[in-house]
Amino acid sequence: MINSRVAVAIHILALIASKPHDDLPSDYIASSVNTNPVVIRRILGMLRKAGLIQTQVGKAGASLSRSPSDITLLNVYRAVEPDEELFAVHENPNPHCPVGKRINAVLDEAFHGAQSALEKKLAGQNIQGIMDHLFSEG
Amino acid sequence: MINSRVAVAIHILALIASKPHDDLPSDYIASSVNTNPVVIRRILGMLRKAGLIQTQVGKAGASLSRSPSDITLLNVYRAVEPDEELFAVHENPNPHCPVGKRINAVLDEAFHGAQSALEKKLAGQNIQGIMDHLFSEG
DNA sequence: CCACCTGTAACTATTTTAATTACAGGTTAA
DNA sequence: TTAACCTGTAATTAAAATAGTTACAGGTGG
Repeated sequence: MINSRVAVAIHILALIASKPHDDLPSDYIASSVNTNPVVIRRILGMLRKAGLIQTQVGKAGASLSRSPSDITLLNVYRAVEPDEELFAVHENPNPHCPVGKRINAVLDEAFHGAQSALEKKLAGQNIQGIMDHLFSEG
Repeated sequence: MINSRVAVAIHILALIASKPHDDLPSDYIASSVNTNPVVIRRILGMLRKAGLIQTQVGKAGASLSRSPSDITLLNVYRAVEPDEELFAVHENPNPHCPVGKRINAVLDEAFHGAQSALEKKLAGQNIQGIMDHLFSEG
């Protein structure tokens, strides 16, 4: 299962986008997410390093670096997920076995298409879309 | 990252399919995968419970329950991956926060499409296709 | 100056994964 | 019928990932 950092990061960005004129301290965000403020600050740090938000040392409040509709879920996913590859592959299969010799290349190709499909779907959604769903009646 | 059981399971099934007339002991498979025989037997057990293969206690050799072209990578994935949900979601976000209150429902929906796209791609590939790639020249 | 905040290191607990040892008991052939 | 070989599975270990927590140096601003 993919870690919950992606979910938390989307939650954080939706919060920031929904209160663009408030300076939300990490404690406030943490109480909405229901976790520890340090967990929030860590994820804020990853989002900052990915260029999605801006923060100021010593001062509450993060702001989005670009419009909510220009921050895709793939951007968020990549910001908080260090692995490039979604599927792990076993290391050093037996090079003297006809299957072992080539399995990794074949698996890489097989998994690549699936991963791309996933990422394409994530790229097709953005924080504005999340906001629209959050605040639509129903 | 998704665990390597999926990769190993595909490797195992490709081996079995490529030697349909041999009874491969778990030691042999393990030496191709480069791991411990018990790891192989555990995964064989999951594949058996999923109905993809048949084995016999005390006797080497697993056989596919159906044609390699009828065993999809999604079948394999589901056999060795207990989690239904691909993306973890943080538990108990604050119900008193307008964002926290609805974020999980919105995230579930957002992630669902991505997961479905991934699974569709896995469902579109099968063990025969893996074999074709393994044994094509190039 | 003081209350408040961030960034980050460090530590802990929990969970997952994989490797490994061990063994009960089935299978087969000499 | 025995010996070699095998499976299924429990139990243990080790390593890695994840998340929660404490602590604190140092920035910010009234």
